[in-house]
Amino acid sequence: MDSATKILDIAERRMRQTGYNAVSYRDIAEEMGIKSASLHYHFSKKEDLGSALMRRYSNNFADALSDIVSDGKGPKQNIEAFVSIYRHELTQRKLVCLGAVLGAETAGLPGRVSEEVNHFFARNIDWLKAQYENLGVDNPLGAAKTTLSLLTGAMTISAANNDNSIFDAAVDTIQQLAV
Amino acid sequence: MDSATKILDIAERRMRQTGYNAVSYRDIAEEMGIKSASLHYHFSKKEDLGSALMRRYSNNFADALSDIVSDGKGPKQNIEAFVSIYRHELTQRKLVCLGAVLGAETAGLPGRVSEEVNHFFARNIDWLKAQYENLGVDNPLGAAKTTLSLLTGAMTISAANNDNSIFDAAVDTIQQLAV
DNA sequence: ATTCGTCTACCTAGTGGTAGATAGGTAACG
DNA sequence: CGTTACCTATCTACCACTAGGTAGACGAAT
Repeated sequence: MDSATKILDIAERRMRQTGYNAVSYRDIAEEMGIKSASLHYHFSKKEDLGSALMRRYSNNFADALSDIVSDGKGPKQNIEAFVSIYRHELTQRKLVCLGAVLGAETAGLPGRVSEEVNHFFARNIDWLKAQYENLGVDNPLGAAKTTLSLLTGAMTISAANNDNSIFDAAVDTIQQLAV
Repeated sequence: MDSATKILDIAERRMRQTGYNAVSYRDIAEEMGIKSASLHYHFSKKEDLGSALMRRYSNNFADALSDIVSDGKGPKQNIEAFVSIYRHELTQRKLVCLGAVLGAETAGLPGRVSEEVNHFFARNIDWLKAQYENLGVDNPLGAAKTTLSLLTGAMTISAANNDNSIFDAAVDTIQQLAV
């Protein structure tokens, strides 16, 4: 695997656990087995690393959502598949969504990083809105915003308190939104 | 006002904007007009400051919730008052809940700080559960977890995207939980 | 006289970031 | 083929700066 990808993988895992500012070039370099100076060859500033990371995350997510739609199983199943992505990350990998973590730090992030976070949320809401429209619910945009808020908050609290029942409760409510 | 309180006030506002690790003793001292070394007289370690801050926040919150119950207006109004606290902070002060911000960074926080965050969430869920029990809903604990998740996530996304409509959508859903 | 709150002055350990050397690989040129 | 030139990815060594934290002096208030 190429170095840039390895760097992003390590940075992603660490930032999803501790946030942007708690992760240093030296931490990442040490885990890779290279020197921190070498990281600057791939990402010359930390802001470059942060925005590349958030953009990759956002794009990967968008690809996964496209795949879900391609499966052609209908909006209700699409939303369930969306939820399953988050559930898998939380329960299997014990990782919170990168958007949720960086979103909480927004005002302390370099500009290009917070822009990517913003974009990530907007894309997710758009996709969810389309699903709720296809479902024919009363207020598709509201349902989309509610769904993303629920997942974002539930992941944060579940991870902080090491208690997945909070995530489960959130999922129950999401299922009731799709009547 | 005494210095310890001033320090906590400044630290609270800054940490609610940027998270724990982005706030330094020097930042706080500069805003107070004293030297950073003097801060150590009041909070000898940053972990002490962090845990004292989260504890104060948690206690203030608990007091506010007691006051709400004392007003004796019934569970539905109590939950609305709970939501109003968050709404006021977000729309008037443009600040996210301290628990939400620190919760996202948990794994990168000193132990005593993350314990306080954990406790904060637990207390809120307890209080909400009691309200939903009094309301006679099907699953009071689930409704409590859902409500806190919604508010936590909605504040995070609203602040990150500077769009309070996400918070509003979350509040609509909370009102539907109390049937 | 003592306590309180702040100061000066300093420390150690890190931070992101830079400059320049070095190794290996690739590819074009004569 | 051998040489020259370039490119990639890393290294060593360093920089200026910031982090949290400490020791001890000092003036003001009790």
